[in-house]
Amino acid sequence: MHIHHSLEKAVPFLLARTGISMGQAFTKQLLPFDISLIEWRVCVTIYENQDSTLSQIAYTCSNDPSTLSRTVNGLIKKGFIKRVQSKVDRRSYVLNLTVKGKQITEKIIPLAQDYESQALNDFTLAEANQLRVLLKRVHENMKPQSQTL
Amino acid sequence: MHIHHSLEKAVPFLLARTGISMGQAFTKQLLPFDISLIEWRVCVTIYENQDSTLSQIAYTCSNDPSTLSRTVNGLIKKGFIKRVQSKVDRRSYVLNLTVKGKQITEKIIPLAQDYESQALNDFTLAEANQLRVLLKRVHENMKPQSQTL
DNA sequence: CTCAAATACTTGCAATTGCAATTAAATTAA
DNA sequence: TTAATTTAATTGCAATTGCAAGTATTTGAG
Repeated sequence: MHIHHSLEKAVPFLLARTGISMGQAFTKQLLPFDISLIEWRVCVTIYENQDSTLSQIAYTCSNDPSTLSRTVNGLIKKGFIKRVQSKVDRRSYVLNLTVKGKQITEKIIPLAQDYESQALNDFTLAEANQLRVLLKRVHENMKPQSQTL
Repeated sequence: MHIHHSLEKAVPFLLARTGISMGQAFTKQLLPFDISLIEWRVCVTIYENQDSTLSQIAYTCSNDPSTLSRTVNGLIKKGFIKRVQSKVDRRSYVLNLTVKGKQITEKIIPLAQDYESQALNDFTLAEANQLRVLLKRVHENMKPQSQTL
């Protein structure tokens, strides 16, 4: 006999697979721009938070710092972002978009918005906002286990 | 100047990072069981859907078939699942848990449930269900772009 | 029936990943 | 002030990943 459990009700599972399929679909949209999904996330994070440091981005995106370190190096090589040692804390580097990086970010933002509309196709505005709030609350609840800024 | 956009409201972003942090946290809980996150997902999928084939699991979990092919091979080597060629379609193999695989799955299910409660810590039952429904709807909306069973 | 197209799965290979260890700087305690 | 601890970032390395190509089987069109 089976003990009671239902995958289709398991939030971690639902979340993971939805995240995966969204990521895969958006990755395809990014193809013509020669920018990967994680690179895009880093760019848009910096776009909205000037002078971000690596660890701040790692926290915002829930990614491993080592992964992001390599991503940032790649973006610098591509000429999308620039890195300057922080005056406040010389262990960190302050990151910002270059003109080129800002241009490409602003080019992709509308795509990302279209893409979200598509994902939330049949959602009312209230439902969409509810989803955002609930996701943020789940993420908050995860904090003690994951990184604490 | 900046064009209008807010990461903190972008559902694909919120979803991705929440999925990542949940995955990372649960991966740690799985450590003592010598089973990876994806292996766990495959086991519980088969637990709830006997005679699953690889492509069905790929669809359910939104994972790449090539990844799952390797995962399944690993689970067979570990003695958690068994594979029998389908009589209906000899390209496919019917997958089921072994006794050992069923035992470990049933051992982990309560952990997964505890873990979910923690993620939904301050949620009312209604809110939790709402989240489930909304996530499923997003996943549905992604279908045309991703795999179609 | 026959042959082209689609599907299920696997495998090679290159790229990405994440853990652990390292370096360097800042913070804290003594 | 000094020494121990914590934090920021990077790098080596092994494991995982996903795309593309390949094989086997089934489906569907003519």
